[in-house]
Amino acid sequence: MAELLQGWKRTHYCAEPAQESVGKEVLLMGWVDSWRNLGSLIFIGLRDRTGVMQVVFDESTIDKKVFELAETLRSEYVIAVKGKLLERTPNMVNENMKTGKYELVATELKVLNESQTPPIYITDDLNVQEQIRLKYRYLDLRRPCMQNILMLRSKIAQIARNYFTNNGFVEIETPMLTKSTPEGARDYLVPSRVHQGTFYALPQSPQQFKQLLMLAGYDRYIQIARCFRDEDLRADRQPEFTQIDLEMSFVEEEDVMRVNEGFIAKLLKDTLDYDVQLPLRRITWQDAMDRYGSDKPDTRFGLELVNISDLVADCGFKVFTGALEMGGSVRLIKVDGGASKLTRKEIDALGEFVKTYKAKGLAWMKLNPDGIQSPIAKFLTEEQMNAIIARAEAKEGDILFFVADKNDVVYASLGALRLEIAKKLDLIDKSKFDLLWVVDFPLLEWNEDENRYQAMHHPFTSPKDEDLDMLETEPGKVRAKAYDMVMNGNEIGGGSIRIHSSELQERMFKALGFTKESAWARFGYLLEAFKYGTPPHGGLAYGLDRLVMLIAGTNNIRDVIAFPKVQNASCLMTEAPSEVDEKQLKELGIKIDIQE
RNA sequence: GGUCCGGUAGUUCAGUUGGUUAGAAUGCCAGCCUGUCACGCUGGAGGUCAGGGGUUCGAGCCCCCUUCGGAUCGCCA
Repeated sequence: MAELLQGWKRTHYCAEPAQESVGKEVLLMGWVDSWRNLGSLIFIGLRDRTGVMQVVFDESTIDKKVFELAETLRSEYVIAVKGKLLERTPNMVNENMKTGKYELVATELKVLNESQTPPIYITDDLNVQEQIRLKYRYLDLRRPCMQNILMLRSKIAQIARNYFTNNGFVEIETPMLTKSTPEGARDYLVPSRVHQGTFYALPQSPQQFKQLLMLAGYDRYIQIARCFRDEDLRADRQPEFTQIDLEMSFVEEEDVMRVNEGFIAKLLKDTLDYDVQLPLRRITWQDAMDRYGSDKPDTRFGLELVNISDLVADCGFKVFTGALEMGGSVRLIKVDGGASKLTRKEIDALGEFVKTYKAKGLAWMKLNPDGIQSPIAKFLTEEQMNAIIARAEAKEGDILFFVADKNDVVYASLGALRLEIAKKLDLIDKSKFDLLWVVDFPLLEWNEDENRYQAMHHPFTSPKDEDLDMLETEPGKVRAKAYDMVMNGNEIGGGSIRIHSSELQERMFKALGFTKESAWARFGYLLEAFKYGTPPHGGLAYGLDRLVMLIAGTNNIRDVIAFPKVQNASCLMTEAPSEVDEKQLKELGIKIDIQE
């Protein structure tokens, strides 16, 4: 039965006692990690978040009742043990344990609580379906590796707070219950009881509030902010996630980037003792797309895209010329020595792989010692082939992969293919942290479905000064004062300089197809506010979860969140979301009408 | 919304061409054991083969539907 503490005080964490405690009385509390009953000698591994200490109950020296109680101990019982810390004799030392030189010889024991046999083992080398781990998340979180990740996450948040507040940033909380935003992701809605039929939205980000804080004169703001987006999940995407969100006044792009380079360097130094070379490299969005087929390129390896559109404009291959006729392009990537490394079967599999990204196929060309082997060779003149090989800087033994299509398909499929091949051929140096800025994003992108431009970043992003004139005439060519920080092919943070003039903001809304009335209906408070002296400002937000993932070295976002959701956005432990009482619905004026 | 993968003791898995009473390891329970640390030895309990339907003399295995979980495309200003 559960015993009470009755004045017992813990003197140390389990893995804390060391040389200076030898011979002294120590009182530890924790969970029974392991138990080995040898008859008249019982060993207990006692665990807390610091580690495990071996506790010994020796029948020959201990009170009989204490020993009998020790015999009842089982996995995950919560106990308090009083005893004397001893240094083990050399032949008894366990080299595999942090505390393997010591053990606690127990004199007294309290069973603070018993435990049912746990459904999963509390151990790092666990091989259990994630679905079971998530159902019993509180047990899963007892595992040392999970505890280390959550403690790392805490440390990262701490470093962020310290760094930014030391640089003059003020931490301010913004509302969780706020206004639905029309652009962007689907909102999570919260019904209002007081105003039946109306809804709050949970914030997709504190974007508008932090801009208003600049207007309010706080000059530098930071918040570790929870954000919500009701979109489908991925391995690196949860509906509820955390941003390190910041904003600065009286700044330009350079100022924001400089402060944030300092942060990321400090973060990697303090967590992994990794030295980041500053300033970070920069690449324009257009270059990133042309060279890597991605706006978040992993530049730890080559396999860059090469545009050969001009070389094949007159060739006899309809797939190539057809792509060019619809305004697309033909591009390739070259795999050094790939002709022998990749089998025909693997090449076919890569062909299937690119179809995921809407590519119609994957043409290839092997530069074998006995000549060129390629299904498309018959469509190309020798001159054209030589020009392609020269452009690609290919040599004997290499293989070239071609995709011809609309540009976005070419970028997406070759960008993904490059990562796939790098993974397959193990070309990525995992000891490196590859950091860079992607800058000069397009301000707008064309939305096929809605037949209008939409903001690539968000509608408050400022156009580049030199592109302002094109906002009405050639909106698709306008670049933004936007920047993303990319680490190892992951967007870890993104931001921009914002529009601070209400005239420009109105031009922007017009470019996005809002009427003056619809813009005011949705953002009226913001447009109104901008009339009262808005300083030039800009900022950035990091995805904390992804940062922790990368620093912890996991590729599953659920591993860095204490209580995550699964793919259908439900929680296996609490079984949320769930139905609510009729009474609750009535109070809110809500009727359920589920469409089949 | 689409595509692909998976669900068999508490857990991880095996299960032959569709054929008797569904196995192993580990965990759990009991007994023995004074130096274990993956303790050891002996014995025991433990199964809605995810659920439903179909084919068949016979289904864990074949077919269909449902459900749960994962990866991914769309989506994610």
